[in-house]
Amino acid sequence: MARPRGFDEKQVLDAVRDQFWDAGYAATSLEDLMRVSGLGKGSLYAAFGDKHQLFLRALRGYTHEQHDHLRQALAEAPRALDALRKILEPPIGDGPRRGCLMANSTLELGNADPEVLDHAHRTYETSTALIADGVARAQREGDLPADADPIALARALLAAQQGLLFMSRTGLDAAALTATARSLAGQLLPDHHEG
Amino acid sequence: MARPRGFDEKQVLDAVRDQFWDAGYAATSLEDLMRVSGLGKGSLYAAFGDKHQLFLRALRGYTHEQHDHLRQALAEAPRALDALRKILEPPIGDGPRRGCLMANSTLELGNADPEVLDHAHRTYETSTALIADGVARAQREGDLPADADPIALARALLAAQQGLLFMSRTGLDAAALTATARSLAGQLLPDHHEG
DNA sequence: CGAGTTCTTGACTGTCCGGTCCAGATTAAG
DNA sequence: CTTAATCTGGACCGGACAGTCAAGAACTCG
Repeated sequence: MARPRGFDEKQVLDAVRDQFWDAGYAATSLEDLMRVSGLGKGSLYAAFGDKHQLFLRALRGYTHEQHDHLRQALAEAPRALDALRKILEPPIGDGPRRGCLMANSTLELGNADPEVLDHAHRTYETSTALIADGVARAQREGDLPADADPIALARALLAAQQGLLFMSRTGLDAAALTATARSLAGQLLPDHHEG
Repeated sequence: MARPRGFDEKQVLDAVRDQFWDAGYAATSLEDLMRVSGLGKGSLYAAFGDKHQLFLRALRGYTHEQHDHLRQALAEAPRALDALRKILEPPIGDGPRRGCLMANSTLELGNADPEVLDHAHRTYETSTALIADGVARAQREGDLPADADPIALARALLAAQQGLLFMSRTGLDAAALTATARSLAGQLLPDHHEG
């Protein structure tokens, strides 16, 4: 009884997310969003609401995916410590260094946008909980000292990961980044053979 | 032979810096800058050039001050380790949590503004060198293991500091922030009594 | 006191942006 | 085929913004 949509919602959200990721929120115009999504203004507004709502949709999708990846890595790792080490792997991709969309957005908008700040807060609480579970498992598996506080260590790992991502954004060369990551991993996740 | 300036350049730059710090670059309008500086558009343009140049001036002043503080802390500390520990103190101020202006600016503009990115790169190279000096001194003073690479540890400390600042921006409560800072400091700057 | 130079103010401009809206296209149901 | 409902694209609008400019104010020097 009506014309069906001519686009795939997930594809559009992915394209939009990449645009926001590359350029930031303020520096992304509606024209940019139309270009990367292939949609007209009317369609975007009818389907997702205004720019801010569209951004939040893309951001929530991003953090959701990140958490899924983390959960999966922890579930698939033969030992939890392996998955924890991945968190501190040097963020050297092939593409441009655009950091973490959630971190970028928090720093750009956090002061003025309570929704983004709240989402950031919840996101990192969830991340902390996931990582803390991994830490606890690694402790049971004898790979981490049993006397450490899993949550404090999880937050330290998160902070270290964000710091690494940030250093990467500043253009630090790959070798230095790798050395830094190794240094952090070596001290936060020391080898600990069951004893 | 001419009318003297009716404003103090440093006061204006400080006010402008605070405005950019609170709201970010894009979210700061010329009207904001006029309000916080008390100057008219013409005066701002005549004295500092356009918005971008003014921003760079404020940013350079900020990083310069940061480095001065770091140098001073290292010079005044009876033991270098004391100054290094300060780097990882939980960033809980009395005012709003606005993080580090340099980090905020890098994440907001780094992708599109080579000048900012370059400045960030140089800034963190300088910070790394200053901290590495402190690490080397702490090693000589017997407060840190002598076999560690000062530069790698310096970068790890910087990354941890930035990570902490970021966690603070997300609204993490003071207790958790303090615990995280303690956890990071405890593992990156372990007690090491001369042996 | 007068003249010349710099500073200051705010009105003005052209551009761009987010958001609205409507007219036409496209589809399914009757 | 008609009809109704939805989708689509782009023209349009009001506002905000960065940047310009010119006229007047303020000060110093002679």
